[in-house]
Amino acid sequence: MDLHGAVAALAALSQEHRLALFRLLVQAGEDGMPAGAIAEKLGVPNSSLSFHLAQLRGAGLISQERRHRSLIYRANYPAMNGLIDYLTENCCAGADCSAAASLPSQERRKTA
Amino acid sequence: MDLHGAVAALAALSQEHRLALFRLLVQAGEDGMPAGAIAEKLGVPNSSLSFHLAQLRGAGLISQERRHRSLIYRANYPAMNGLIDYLTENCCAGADCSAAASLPSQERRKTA
DNA sequence: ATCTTATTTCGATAATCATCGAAATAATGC
DNA sequence: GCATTATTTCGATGATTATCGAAATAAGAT
Repeated sequence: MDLHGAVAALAALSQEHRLALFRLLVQAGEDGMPAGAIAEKLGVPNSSLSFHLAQLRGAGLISQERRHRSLIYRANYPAMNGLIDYLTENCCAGADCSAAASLPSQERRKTA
Repeated sequence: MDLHGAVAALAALSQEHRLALFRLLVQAGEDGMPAGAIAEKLGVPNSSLSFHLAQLRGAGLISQERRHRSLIYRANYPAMNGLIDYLTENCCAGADCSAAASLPSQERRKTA
């Protein structure tokens, strides 16, 4: 994942409803959830939810599959993994943040 | 970190200049960087940079300290750690993150 | 005190975002 | 074909965000 991909993923998640939505799909696991069930669970109108689903999908964080009349949404785990990896590697000096912060400047990035 | 804190941190980082800025401060390490040097490095006017610094600071991701005439900014590693922990624990419970998600917070990073 | 340097705050503007009802689309059943 | 159900797209609206020059503030030097 590059900087632009990370920004896209962060932007998609940086909204209360969408972060809650992604968490919900993570909990739902491989089964995923149909849009209607998500809207009901989050207490958001269908049209609003559809907007948020599109945002997350645009960032590649969730996937969509039709199942009969419903559209099933699932969390895209590798995408979230990629984001966490990006943050860990680029924004945490490649190691535990707390430990890294207490090391002298020259040593920090080597100690992966 | 709770949902609101995570949203605040994600929102602060979900902007190209700010993510680049945070990365820059991570690279700078404990020394930090004065505002002017950051603005020059990122190619952003001082007033714009000041806006972004305030956003990151509001989310608790960076700290500020006066040094003579300059204001030195530093990455707040524990804050980023908290965000990564939140994402790992709440948004990575599936197959790819199963090992990490099932461990207590303090044990997780050592076992990489 | 005055001048210079570093940075922030102000104010205005353009752009993007979130919300939600109403209308449109897609899939299925009768 | 017509009705029903699930979901999305459209369109309008209010809210937030990003940008940047100009003016204001803060610290230090002479």
